[in-house]
Amino acid sequence: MAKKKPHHHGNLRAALIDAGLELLQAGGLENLSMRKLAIKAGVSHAAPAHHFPNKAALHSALMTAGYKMFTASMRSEVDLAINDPRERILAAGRGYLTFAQENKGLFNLMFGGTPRDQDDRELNHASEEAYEVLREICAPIVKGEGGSEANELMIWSLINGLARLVLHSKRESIGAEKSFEIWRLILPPLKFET
Amino acid sequence: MAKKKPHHHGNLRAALIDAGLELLQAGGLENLSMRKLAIKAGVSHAAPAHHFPNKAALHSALMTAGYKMFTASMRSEVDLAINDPRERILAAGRGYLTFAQENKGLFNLMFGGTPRDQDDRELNHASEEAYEVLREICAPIVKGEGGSEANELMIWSLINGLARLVLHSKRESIGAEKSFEIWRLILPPLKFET
DNA sequence: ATATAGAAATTGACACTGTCAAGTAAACAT
DNA sequence: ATGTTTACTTGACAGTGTCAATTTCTATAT
Repeated sequence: MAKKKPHHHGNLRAALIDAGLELLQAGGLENLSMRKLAIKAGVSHAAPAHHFPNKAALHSALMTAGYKMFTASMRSEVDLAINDPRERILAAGRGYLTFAQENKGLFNLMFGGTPRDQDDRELNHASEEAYEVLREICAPIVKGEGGSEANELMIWSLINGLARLVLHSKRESIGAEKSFEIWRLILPPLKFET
Repeated sequence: MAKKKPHHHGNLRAALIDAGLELLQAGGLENLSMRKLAIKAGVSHAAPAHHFPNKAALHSALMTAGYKMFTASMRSEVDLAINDPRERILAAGRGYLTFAQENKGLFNLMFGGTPRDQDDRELNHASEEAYEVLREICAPIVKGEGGSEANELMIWSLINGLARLVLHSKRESIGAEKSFEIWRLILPPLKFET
């Protein structure tokens, strides 16, 4: 039942997504076009339309791929951290910043205001898994007036805002290490449950 | 020496910027095009090119206009607030969120990762004025390891991240009042100089 | 194996985009 | 008034997303 060799490619859809990621990496959102995608994959200009009914669907697929990388980046840092609540939060932030800096174009697609298909199940699932990491690292924080959700929103806003700031920063002068240091400095004191 | 009546319009450049703001408001970045701009202003399709050498320059001009509105929005809220350091920070955040929610498209242009001309003096000045508001409201916060800059980056990241989150939120369900409440909840405790 | 139905990809077209080159009309300086 | 500079128009070009019609391949049924 599994698809074998559709036509030209072994698996065109996957190849198109890879090509899309490369285009984003090379020149940001502006550089991403259906037709370049097709050329890069060695197919005709209208071939992608069969796998992605429109450009928004392509965006959705790329965001989905992005969220998976994003989640993996945070998890790998968290797993490396010592078993201290604050250190785990700092580590997740490092993963966050690393992903943003190594995948600028993709990050901008994911969080830059590109309208998002709220009905894409794969995308919703992938982004939910990213949020799950956030939930885990925030779990030990003492709940205040806003409950655990306020803690999560606080951490999320902080790290997302910082990542934006770092990418946005003039002359791209802020390197990875420098950004980690800023992150450590701006993460406010937190109270953890014993 | 002042320009009088260039050709058709009294002041086409201003009219084009207004038209651009309307297009952004109506349909976001995707809806913004040089040619629609021209049509809206009642001139030929290549007329805008004389005022904005390319689309990036138009973006720059719109961002500049955006920063002015943005600064005004924060200032008006801060001026309304009672003379308490924390209240002033909360007020600035309300101004920030209000601007973001009332000018979604423009906000995305300003902070969504659109490449920015670092040499546009007007733009740099306008954004510097916005940052000045931030500096003022953060001044009373006790300086920690990172000095006043860390405080500013912290507040900036928090409010920018929250604004992103609010705009990004599914189904646009978060209203202004609700977002203010979240802002109040996630702003961490701060120590102020006496 | 052969025929046939369905999926996958191609070709060609369309309207729309940003940008450029050349021409025209208005405003200004002299 | 005359010439120059600025503001705008016209026309063209390549590139874009998308659609309809067609061809080519694959899988299944007979």
